[in-house]
Amino acid sequence: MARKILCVAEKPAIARAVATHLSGGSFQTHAIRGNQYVKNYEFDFNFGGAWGNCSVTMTSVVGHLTGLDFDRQYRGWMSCPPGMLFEAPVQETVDQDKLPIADNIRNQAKYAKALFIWTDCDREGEHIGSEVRNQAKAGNARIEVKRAKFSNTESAHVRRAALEPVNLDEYQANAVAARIELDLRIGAAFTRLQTLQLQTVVAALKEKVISYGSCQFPTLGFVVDRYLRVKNFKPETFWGIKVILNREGKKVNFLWRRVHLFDRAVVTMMLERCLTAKQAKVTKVNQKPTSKWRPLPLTTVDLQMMGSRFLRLDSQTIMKVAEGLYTKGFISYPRTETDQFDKAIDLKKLIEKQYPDNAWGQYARELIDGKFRTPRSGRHNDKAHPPIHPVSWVSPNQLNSNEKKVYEFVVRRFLACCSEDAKGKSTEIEIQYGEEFFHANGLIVLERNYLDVYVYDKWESSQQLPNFELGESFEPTEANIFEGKTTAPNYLTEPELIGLMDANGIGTDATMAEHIAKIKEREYVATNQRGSGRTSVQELIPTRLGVALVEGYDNVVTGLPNSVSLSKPFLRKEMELRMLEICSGTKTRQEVVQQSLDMYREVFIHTQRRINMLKDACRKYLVESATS
DNA sequence: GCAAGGTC
Repeated sequence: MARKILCVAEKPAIARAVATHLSGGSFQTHAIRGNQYVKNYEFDFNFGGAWGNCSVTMTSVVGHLTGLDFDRQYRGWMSCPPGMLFEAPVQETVDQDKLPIADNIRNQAKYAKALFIWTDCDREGEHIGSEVRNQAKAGNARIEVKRAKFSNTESAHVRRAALEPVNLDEYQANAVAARIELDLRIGAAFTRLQTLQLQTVVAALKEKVISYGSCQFPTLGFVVDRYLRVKNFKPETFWGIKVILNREGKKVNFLWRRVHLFDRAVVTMMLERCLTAKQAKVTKVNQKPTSKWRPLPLTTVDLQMMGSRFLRLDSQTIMKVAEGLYTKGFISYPRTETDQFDKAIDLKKLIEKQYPDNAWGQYARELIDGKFRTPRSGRHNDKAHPPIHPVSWVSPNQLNSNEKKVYEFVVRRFLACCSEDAKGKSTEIEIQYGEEFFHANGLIVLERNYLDVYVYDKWESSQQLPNFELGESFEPTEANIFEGKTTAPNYLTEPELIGLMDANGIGTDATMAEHIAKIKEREYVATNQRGSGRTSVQELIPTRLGVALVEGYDNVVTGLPNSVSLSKPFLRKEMELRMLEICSGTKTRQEVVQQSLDMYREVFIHTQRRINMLKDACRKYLVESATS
């Protein structure tokens, strides 16, 4: 009898895709008892080498199988002082709703010679792989464990992954295990401490859960930080000089090199010197070709930021829609940090698939007929997934309106990546007038190239400048002082917040939108619509509670050496660096857990000792609110 | 009643 190999993917959609490719399309599908999504697919496949022809059962989990929690006696909020949660025993158990899936793996493993793990090729995937392995080993202690390494579900790529399995990366799995333990202990300890302490302070907080999380709090911190900058903003008046020349029927505006100054008397004096000089002299005539670069290949963070801005969908909606487009096989995996295309990927074939489209099919054809350019490469590569791109064409009438928007964006972005930069000619004229320098700039767009398909970028020709000779002198038509006021920054928008989270390593591409939703749910922040119509944006404003928490924690650590406020992203960043050390083998999981716990425990002790600062902040913002 | 991370 042929040997049996059990294959387990991270999600049902991948199990099905891999089964389709390995079997050539003919396989048997079996439902499993207790879960409507997971299926077992059976077929034969020749793995080559020592394995040869095997009968395969391909199945999946649905994300993580297990969860970590405290031992039962520590789960009640009054069962122990919150600080004990830094040491309380924890246990990993299969989630209640995942029991049938775990059963399925144990049962299937009994008859299998080997287990091939087909989880996503990222850190979490490696940990999910270890969870799968544990179940398989529990069903069959002698089962051999291999891992298929693949980063997309293109047929040839999948088949090669099956023929060249590697081993599970224990380091990466351990890094995730450390992350899970730290998030649980730290999150639960601080959440219980602050909830129990603050609930009694003001009536508004009674019954409320005031959660702390290593990602939620820095996210809140960014919102409050911007809010305070807006609130504390004091407008200042400034003055500048503008010079105008009418020539060849055109009005040229020269801008001051110094832009503006905050002292009116000084500006007046400088203008007088200009006027005294009478003649301005052309000191630079610069004409040079310029270009506007086509965009980089699309990452998740970019999709969320651009999407919020141009498609008017919030980041959670965009991800949900993109997820659906991926599951239906229209676009590639939407969670990726990679902004460079692998050389092996056949971009032209993907472009050809867009020929049937009414809006951009013609553009796709022109690319293939000679305008194709190899995409630029960004600096990120998660080594797991390619940039987001369309994998097949879908007729717009098969999509709902949100799907249409997101799909169109992904396609246009992809075609733009494979296009030539936009080309233009820029002109810069510099003049010296008295002792001051001024300049005027002109732009002529010569070739739009990628701009024709990427309608989200704007690059327009400006008014053409008249001719100037280097060294020539002229008397300006007008020169005078203008006055202005500095304006306050705006409240944070969602795309800006995602950008900050990304830059500071807060959350993953898959969870950033959830953290934002969480701090809204906790009523730490609220949204407000700024402007109306097409130009409106959602802005994030902290509630009184949100401001109180950040101010309270900032006060807790002021004056203490080496302690960083929980509202800042630094602690989380450090945790991330330590996870990387586990991945590279320079630190063990235990070392990292202990070190990180020590760091957070220190902040915890300060917080307990100075809990009044937190309480005072809540009183200050929340009691006043009752009367105002 | 707590976290963040997978996925449905």
